Amino acid sequence: MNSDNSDQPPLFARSGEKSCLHEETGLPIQQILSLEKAQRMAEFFGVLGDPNRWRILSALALQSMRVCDLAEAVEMTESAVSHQLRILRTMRLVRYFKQGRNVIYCLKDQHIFNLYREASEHLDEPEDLR
Amino acid sequence: MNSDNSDQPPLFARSGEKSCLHEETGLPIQQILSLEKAQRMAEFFGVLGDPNRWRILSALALQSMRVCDLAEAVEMTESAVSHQLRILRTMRLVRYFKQGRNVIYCLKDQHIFNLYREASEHLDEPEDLR
DNA sequence: TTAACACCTGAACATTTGTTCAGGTATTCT
DNA sequence: AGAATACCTGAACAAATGTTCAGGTGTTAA
Repeated sequence: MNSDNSDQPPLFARSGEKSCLHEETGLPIQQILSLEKAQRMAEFFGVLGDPNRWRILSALALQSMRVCDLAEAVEMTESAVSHQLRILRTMRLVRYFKQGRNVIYCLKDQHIFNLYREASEHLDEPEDLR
Repeated sequence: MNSDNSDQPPLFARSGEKSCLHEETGLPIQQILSLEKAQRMAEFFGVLGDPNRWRILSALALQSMRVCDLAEAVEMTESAVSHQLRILRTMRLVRYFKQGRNVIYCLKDQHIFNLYREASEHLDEPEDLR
Protein backbone atom coordinates (compact mmCIF):
# COMPACT_ATOMS: atom_id res chain seq x y z
CA MET A 1 0.00 0.00 0.00
CA ASN A 2 2.94 2.34 0.43
CA SER A 3 3.66 2.40 -3.24
CA ASP A 4 5.30 5.79 -3.53
CA ASN A 5 8.01 5.52 -0.90
CA SER A 6 11.52 5.19 -2.22
CA ASP A 7 13.71 4.84 0.83
CA GLN A 8 12.62 7.73 2.98
CA PRO A 9 9.10 7.75 4.33
CA PRO A 10 6.62 10.54 3.49
CA LEU A 11 6.59 13.98 4.96
CA PHE A 12 3.47 15.96 5.25
CA ALA A 13 0.42 13.79 5.22
CA ARG A 14 -1.64 13.16 2.15
CA SER A 15 -5.39 12.97 2.10
CA GLY A 16 -6.75 9.61 3.15
CA GLU A 17 -3.56 8.33 4.70
CA LYS A 18 -3.25 7.53 8.33
CA SER A 19 -1.07 10.15 9.91
CA CYS A 20 0.01 11.84 13.09
CA LEU A 21 -1.37 15.17 14.10
CA HIS A 22 0.77 18.20 14.73
CA GLU A 23 1.06 18.65 18.47
CA GLU A 24 0.28 22.36 18.32
CA THR A 25 -1.87 22.93 15.26
CA GLY A 26 -3.63 19.59 15.09
CA LEU A 27 -2.79 19.41 11.41
CA PRO A 28 -1.65 16.22 9.74
CA ILE A 29 2.08 15.77 9.24
CA GLN A 30 4.49 12.90 9.38
CA GLN A 31 8.12 13.83 9.03
CA ILE A 32 10.75 15.95 7.40
CA LEU A 33 10.46 15.90 3.63
CA SER A 34 12.97 13.69 1.92
CA LEU A 35 15.50 15.44 -0.24
CA GLU A 36 13.74 14.06 -3.31
CA LYS A 37 10.27 15.23 -2.33
CA ALA A 38 11.58 18.60 -1.18
CA GLN A 39 13.24 18.91 -4.56
CA ARG A 40 10.01 18.11 -6.39
CA MET A 41 8.09 20.65 -4.33
CA ALA A 42 10.75 23.30 -4.88
CA GLU A 43 10.82 22.69 -8.62
CA PHE A 44 7.08 23.08 -8.85
CA PHE A 45 6.84 26.23 -6.75
CA GLY A 46 9.95 27.61 -8.37
CA VAL A 47 8.08 27.64 -11.65
CA LEU A 48 5.56 29.94 -9.99
CA GLY A 49 8.42 32.12 -8.77
CA ASP A 50 8.66 34.31 -11.82
CA PRO A 51 6.49 37.37 -12.48
CA ASN A 52 6.38 36.91 -16.24
CA ARG A 53 5.13 33.37 -15.87
CA TRP A 54 2.30 34.70 -13.68
CA ARG A 55 1.47 37.24 -16.33
CA ILE A 56 1.37 34.48 -18.91
CA LEU A 57 -0.80 32.29 -16.71
CA SER A 58 -3.21 35.14 -15.98
CA ALA A 59 -3.43 35.96 -19.67
CA LEU A 60 -4.30 32.34 -20.40
CA ALA A 61 -6.83 32.48 -17.58
CA LEU A 62 -8.63 35.12 -19.57
CA GLN A 63 -8.65 33.08 -22.74
CA SER A 64 -6.67 30.57 -24.73
CA MET A 65 -4.20 32.22 -27.06
CA ARG A 66 -1.59 31.78 -29.73
CA VAL A 67 2.02 32.31 -28.72
CA CYS A 68 2.32 35.53 -30.68
CA ASP A 69 -0.84 36.97 -29.13
CA LEU A 70 0.40 35.94 -25.72
CA ALA A 71 3.69 37.69 -26.38
CA GLU A 72 1.86 40.85 -27.28
CA ALA A 73 -0.48 40.59 -24.30
CA VAL A 74 2.29 40.28 -21.75
CA GLU A 75 4.74 42.50 -23.61
CA MET A 76 7.50 39.96 -24.05
CA THR A 77 9.30 38.68 -27.11
CA GLU A 78 7.92 35.54 -28.72
CA SER A 79 11.13 33.76 -27.93
CA ALA A 80 11.01 34.57 -24.24
CA VAL A 81 7.37 33.50 -24.09
CA SER A 82 8.16 30.28 -25.88
CA HIS A 83 10.92 29.46 -23.42
CA GLN A 84 8.62 30.13 -20.50
CA LEU A 85 5.80 28.10 -22.00
CA ARG A 86 8.10 25.12 -22.20
CA ILE A 87 8.74 25.43 -18.48
CA LEU A 88 5.03 25.78 -17.74
CA ARG A 89 4.39 22.77 -19.96
CA THR A 90 6.85 20.54 -18.11
CA MET A 91 5.03 21.37 -14.87
CA ARG A 92 1.73 20.68 -16.61
CA LEU A 93 0.37 24.11 -15.82
CA VAL A 94 -0.52 24.73 -19.46
CA ARG A 95 -1.33 22.58 -22.44
CA TYR A 96 -1.59 23.31 -26.13
CA PHE A 97 -2.98 22.16 -29.43
CA LYS A 98 -1.97 22.98 -32.96
CA GLN A 99 -4.15 24.68 -35.50
CA GLY A 100 -2.33 24.91 -38.77
CA ARG A 101 0.76 26.96 -38.14
CA ASN A 102 -0.65 28.32 -34.92
CA VAL A 103 -0.18 26.81 -31.48
CA ILE A 104 -2.95 27.57 -29.03
CA TYR A 105 -2.05 27.47 -25.37
CA CYS A 106 -4.44 27.22 -22.45
CA LEU A 107 -4.41 26.50 -18.75
CA LYS A 108 -4.25 22.83 -17.96
CA ASP A 109 -6.56 22.69 -14.96
CA GLN A 110 -7.90 24.53 -11.95
CA HIS A 111 -4.95 24.05 -9.64
CA ILE A 112 -3.40 27.34 -10.59
CA PHE A 113 -6.53 29.15 -9.44
CA ASN A 114 -6.48 27.43 -6.08
CA LEU A 115 -2.80 28.23 -5.61
CA TYR A 116 -3.41 31.83 -6.56
CA ARG A 117 -6.27 32.14 -4.12
CA GLU A 118 -4.34 30.52 -1.31
CA ALA A 119 -1.35 32.80 -1.85
CA SER A 120 -3.55 35.87 -2.12
CA GLU A 121 -5.24 35.09 1.14
CA HIS A 122 -1.89 34.60 2.80
CA LEU A 123 -0.45 37.83 1.42
CA ASP A 124 -3.57 39.83 2.23
CA GLU A 125 -3.73 38.68 5.81
CA PRO A 126 -3.48 41.48 8.36
CA GLU A 127 -0.24 41.81 10.30
CA ASP A 128 0.02 39.39 13.17
CA LEU A 129 -2.73 40.21 15.64
CA ARG A 130 -2.44 37.26 17.91
CA MET B 1 -15.24 49.62 -2.09
CA ASN B 2 -12.27 49.07 -4.32
CA SER B 3 -9.87 50.05 -1.63
CA ASP B 4 -6.81 48.05 -2.70
CA ASN B 5 -6.46 49.10 -6.31
CA SER B 6 -3.47 51.29 -7.01
CA ASP B 7 -3.75 52.23 -10.66
CA GLN B 8 -4.12 48.94 -12.43
CA PRO B 9 -7.26 46.93 -11.82
CA PRO B 10 -7.15 43.44 -10.28
CA LEU B 11 -6.23 40.27 -12.08
CA PHE B 12 -7.61 36.98 -11.00
CA ALA B 13 -10.72 37.42 -8.97
CA ARG B 14 -10.76 37.49 -5.21
CA SER B 15 -13.44 35.89 -3.11
CA GLY B 16 -16.50 38.02 -2.76
CA GLU B 17 -15.77 40.37 -5.61
CA LYS B 18 -17.90 40.67 -8.66
CA SER B 19 -16.00 39.17 -11.54
CA CYS B 20 -16.18 37.73 -15.02
CA LEU B 21 -16.11 34.02 -15.60
CA HIS B 22 -13.58 32.31 -17.77
CA GLU B 23 -15.23 31.48 -21.07
CA GLU B 24 -13.98 27.90 -21.08
CA THR B 25 -13.51 26.88 -17.46
CA GLY B 26 -16.17 29.01 -15.84
CA LEU B 27 -13.64 30.10 -13.26
CA PRO B 28 -13.42 33.66 -12.03
CA ILE B 29 -10.80 35.89 -13.58
CA GLN B 30 -10.56 39.50 -14.61
CA GLN B 31 -7.42 40.45 -16.39
CA ILE B 32 -3.72 40.05 -16.79
CA LEU B 33 -1.89 40.52 -13.53
CA SER B 34 -0.25 43.88 -13.16
CA LEU B 35 3.51 43.85 -13.02
CA GLU B 36 3.33 44.69 -9.33
CA LYS B 37 0.93 41.92 -8.41
CA ALA B 38 2.78 39.42 -10.57
CA GLN B 39 5.93 40.42 -8.75
CA ARG B 40 4.33 39.88 -5.37
CA MET B 41 3.05 36.46 -6.39
CA ALA B 42 6.43 35.49 -7.79
CA GLU B 43 8.25 36.60 -4.65
CA PHE B 44 5.96 34.56 -2.49
CA PHE B 45 6.13 31.38 -4.55
CA GLY B 46 9.82 31.88 -5.13
CA VAL B 47 10.34 31.48 -1.41
CA LEU B 48 8.75 28.04 -1.76
CA GLY B 49 11.07 27.30 -4.65
CA ASP B 50 13.94 25.99 -2.62
CA PRO B 51 14.23 22.40 -1.34
CA ASN B 52 16.00 23.31 1.88
CA ARG B 53 13.27 25.74 2.79
CA TRP B 54 10.73 22.95 2.35
CA ARG B 55 12.81 20.75 4.60
CA ILE B 56 12.85 23.48 7.20
CA LEU B 57 9.11 24.04 6.91
CA SER B 58 8.37 20.33 7.19
CA ALA B 59 10.63 20.08 10.22
CA LEU B 60 8.73 22.93 11.86
CA ALA B 61 5.50 21.22 10.90
CA LEU B 62 6.58 18.37 13.13
CA GLN B 63 7.36 20.61 16.06
CA SER B 64 8.66 24.02 16.99
CA MET B 65 12.42 24.10 17.29
CA ARG B 66 15.50 26.11 18.14
CA VAL B 67 17.67 27.18 15.24
CA CYS B 68 20.47 24.82 16.18
CA ASP B 69 18.11 21.85 16.43
CA LEU B 70 16.60 22.81 13.10
CA ALA B 71 20.06 22.93 11.57
CA GLU B 72 20.77 19.44 12.83
CA ALA B 73 17.38 18.14 11.71
CA VAL B 74 17.76 19.31 8.13
CA GLU B 75 21.52 18.80 7.98
CA MET B 76 22.49 22.36 7.21
CA THR B 77 24.82 24.79 8.94
CA GLU B 78 23.29 27.11 11.49
CA SER B 79 24.24 30.05 9.36
CA ALA B 80 22.50 28.73 6.27
CA VAL B 81 19.39 27.94 8.30
CA SER B 82 19.42 31.39 9.84
CA HIS B 83 19.61 33.01 6.42
CA GLN B 84 16.71 30.90 5.18
CA LEU B 85 14.64 31.59 8.27
CA ARG B 86 14.94 35.28 7.62
CA ILE B 87 13.49 34.74 4.16
CA LEU B 88 10.68 32.60 5.55
CA ARG B 89 10.04 35.27 8.16
CA THR B 90 9.69 38.06 5.63
CA MET B 91 7.03 36.00 3.85
CA ARG B 92 5.39 35.33 7.21
CA LEU B 93 5.61 31.59 6.79
CA VAL B 94 7.28 31.19 10.17
CA ARG B 95 7.35 33.14 13.39
CA TYR B 96 9.54 32.94 16.44
CA PHE B 97 9.86 33.81 20.09
CA LYS B 98 12.88 34.10 22.29
CA GLN B 99 13.57 31.97 25.32
CA GLY B 100 16.73 33.15 27.01
CA ARG B 101 19.48 32.71 24.48
CA ASN B 102 17.38 30.37 22.38
CA VAL B 103 15.11 31.37 19.54
CA ILE B 104 12.21 29.04 18.93
CA TYR B 105 10.76 28.97 15.44
CA CYS B 106 7.38 27.63 14.41
CA LEU B 107 5.04 27.71 11.45
CA LYS B 108 2.99 30.87 11.27
CA ASP B 109 -0.31 29.45 10.07
CA GLN B 110 -2.06 26.77 8.07
CA HIS B 111 -1.50 28.20 4.62
CA ILE B 112 1.64 26.21 4.05
CA PHE B 113 -0.32 23.00 4.54
CA ASN B 114 -2.92 24.02 2.00
CA LEU B 115 -0.25 24.96 -0.52
CA TYR B 116 1.54 21.69 0.06
CA ARG B 117 -1.65 19.71 -0.43
CA GLU B 118 -2.60 21.59 -3.56
CA ALA B 119 0.83 21.09 -5.11
CA SER B 120 0.90 17.44 -4.14
CA GLU B 121 -2.43 16.83 -5.79
CA HIS B 122 -1.24 18.56 -8.91
CA LEU B 123 2.02 16.64 -9.05
CA ASP B 124 0.36 13.33 -8.31
CA GLU B 125 -2.25 13.73 -10.99
CA PRO B 126 -2.17 11.01 -13.64
CA GLU B 127 -0.85 11.94 -17.08
CA ASP B 128 -3.40 13.73 -19.21
CA LEU B 129 -6.25 11.31 -19.84
CA ARG B 130 -8.75 13.64 -21.35
C1' DT C 1 35.05 38.24 34.48
C1' DT C 2 35.83 34.88 31.27
C1' DA C 3 34.28 31.11 28.46
C1' DA C 4 30.78 28.85 26.10
C1' DC C 5 26.60 28.83 23.66
C1' DA C 6 22.81 30.39 20.45
C1' DC C 7 21.96 33.17 16.92
C1' DC C 8 22.50 36.80 13.34
C1' DT C 9 24.72 39.32 9.51
C1' DG C 10 27.62 41.08 5.40
C1' DA C 11 30.77 39.95 1.84
C1' DA C 12 32.49 36.68 -1.40
C1' DC C 13 31.89 32.99 -4.28
C1' DA C 14 29.65 29.51 -7.21
C1' DT C 15 25.39 28.14 -9.20
C1' DT C 16 21.06 28.84 -11.21
C1' DT C 17 17.96 31.40 -13.91
C1' DG C 18 15.83 34.31 -17.64
C1' DT C 19 16.50 36.97 -21.52
C1' DT C 20 18.36 38.01 -26.03
C1' DC C 21 20.15 36.73 -30.37
C1' DA C 22 20.71 33.95 -34.30
C1' DG C 23 19.12 30.43 -36.74
C1' DG C 24 16.20 26.35 -37.28
C1' DT C 25 11.47 23.76 -38.88
C1' DA C 26 6.74 23.67 -40.44
C1' DT C 27 2.71 25.80 -42.48
C1' DT C 28 0.27 29.13 -45.37
C1' DC C 29 -0.21 32.41 -49.11
C1' DT C 30 0.80 34.34 -53.74
C1' DA D 1 8.63 27.89 -55.95
C1' DG D 2 9.53 31.65 -52.98
C1' DA D 3 8.16 34.73 -49.26
C1' DA D 4 5.88 35.45 -45.06
C1' DT D 5 4.17 33.81 -40.74
C1' DA D 6 4.20 31.16 -36.34
C1' DC D 7 6.83 28.82 -33.39
C1' DC D 8 10.89 26.45 -31.30
C1' DT D 9 15.72 25.84 -29.74
C1' DG D 10 20.79 26.30 -28.19
C1' DA D 11 24.39 29.31 -26.86
C1' DA D 12 25.81 33.42 -24.59
C1' DC D 13 25.34 36.86 -21.41
C1' DA D 14 23.51 39.37 -17.26
C1' DA D 15 21.06 39.07 -13.05
C1' DA D 16 19.42 36.73 -9.03
C1' DT D 17 20.11 33.19 -5.58
C1' DG D 18 22.09 30.22 -1.74
C1' DT D 19 25.98 28.74 0.73
C1' DT D 20 30.23 29.40 3.20
C1' DC D 21 33.22 32.03 6.00
C1' DA D 22 34.51 35.30 9.34
C1' DG D 23 33.05 38.00 12.73
C1' DG D 24 29.40 40.30 15.31
C1' DT D 25 25.74 40.67 19.59
C1' DG D 26 23.43 38.97 23.60
C1' DT D 27 22.64 35.41 27.17
C1' DT D 28 24.02 31.83 30.41
C1' DA D 29 27.24 29.27 33.28
C1' DA D 30 31.64 28.82 35.94
